[in-house]
Amino acid sequence: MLRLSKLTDYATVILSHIAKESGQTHSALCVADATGIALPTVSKILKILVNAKVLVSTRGIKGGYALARAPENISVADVISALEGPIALTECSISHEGCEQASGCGISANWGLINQAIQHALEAVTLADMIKPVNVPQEFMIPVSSIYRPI
Amino acid sequence: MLRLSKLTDYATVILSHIAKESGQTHSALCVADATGIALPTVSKILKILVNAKVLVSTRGIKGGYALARAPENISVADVISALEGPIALTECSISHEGCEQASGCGISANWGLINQAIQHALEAVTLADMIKPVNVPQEFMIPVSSIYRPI
DNA sequence: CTAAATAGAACTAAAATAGTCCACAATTAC
DNA sequence: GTAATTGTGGACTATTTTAGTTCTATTTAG
Repeated sequence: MLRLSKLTDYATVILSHIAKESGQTHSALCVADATGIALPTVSKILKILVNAKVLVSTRGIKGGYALARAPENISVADVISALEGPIALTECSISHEGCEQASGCGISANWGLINQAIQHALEAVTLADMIKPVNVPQEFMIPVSSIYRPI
Repeated sequence: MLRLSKLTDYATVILSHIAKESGQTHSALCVADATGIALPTVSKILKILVNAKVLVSTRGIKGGYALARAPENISVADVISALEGPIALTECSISHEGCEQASGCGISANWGLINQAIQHALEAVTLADMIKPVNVPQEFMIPVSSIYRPI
């Protein structure tokens, strides 16, 4: 399947938990308890999310983690790219080196466009959406034509 | 990155090559030569694509592989799901067993919707599009609202 | 100073992926 | 009918990626 790593999956669960009480700071231990994910794993993910500026942390005895901005401003794309790097389906969308297929590499440009379509889809969904019960803006349209033009 | 396996990447290259001369049958060897991908790998991918009914094969001395239908009717989604199984970003979109996160799994329904949006995006692009130089129908719109409703 | 918390890096183990190989089946040419 | 060519299916191995753990520093409240 078009797979997201388990860590990314956990990250969305963790962020959802934090987003539900956006004001507070949450310690790694407290998040681990609430989500049922093992503490070292939670800790690792939280660190990554801080580096990606999705979370902010405070050290010290009353420290913990909190969202870096409002849930409406954190997209699923932000979370995915924090954990998995740039959103691109194929290697050659990122770097072209060594891609010397004898024929047929007008393809890469097309992949680029597909990637952009998907990226826009993922940017359109925010943490705020994720914590809402399923229920959606009527006009959640992705105008692919606007991005589907030569790079 | 939101990654597609290398085999899937190869598959699009291989299919593009075959699509460029849709009438003929192509032997595995001939495809390997044309694409620069190692023969055993090409062979493996071709077999998978036959099982997925994207290609048809004929055996014997004049045998080889050909598209099962017109390039316009083979979508990128077909190719991806042939090689990677159902298009879903997270485990729990496919099966729910064992997903007992203490809190916060109203998330899975939302993932389901995101998956569908992406699937539709990938279904909208065909092999025929891939072999064209970048150049696109003006109204390649994905009306996500039509699918973004409770399952 | 001490306790509780994050930061960062290194390491190990497990799982998925890529790639190869082989014995078999089908078809065609001669 | 036999041999040559091509696909079929499965098993296997090596490599790479991912997941998960552990350890040592650093920060800060009390």
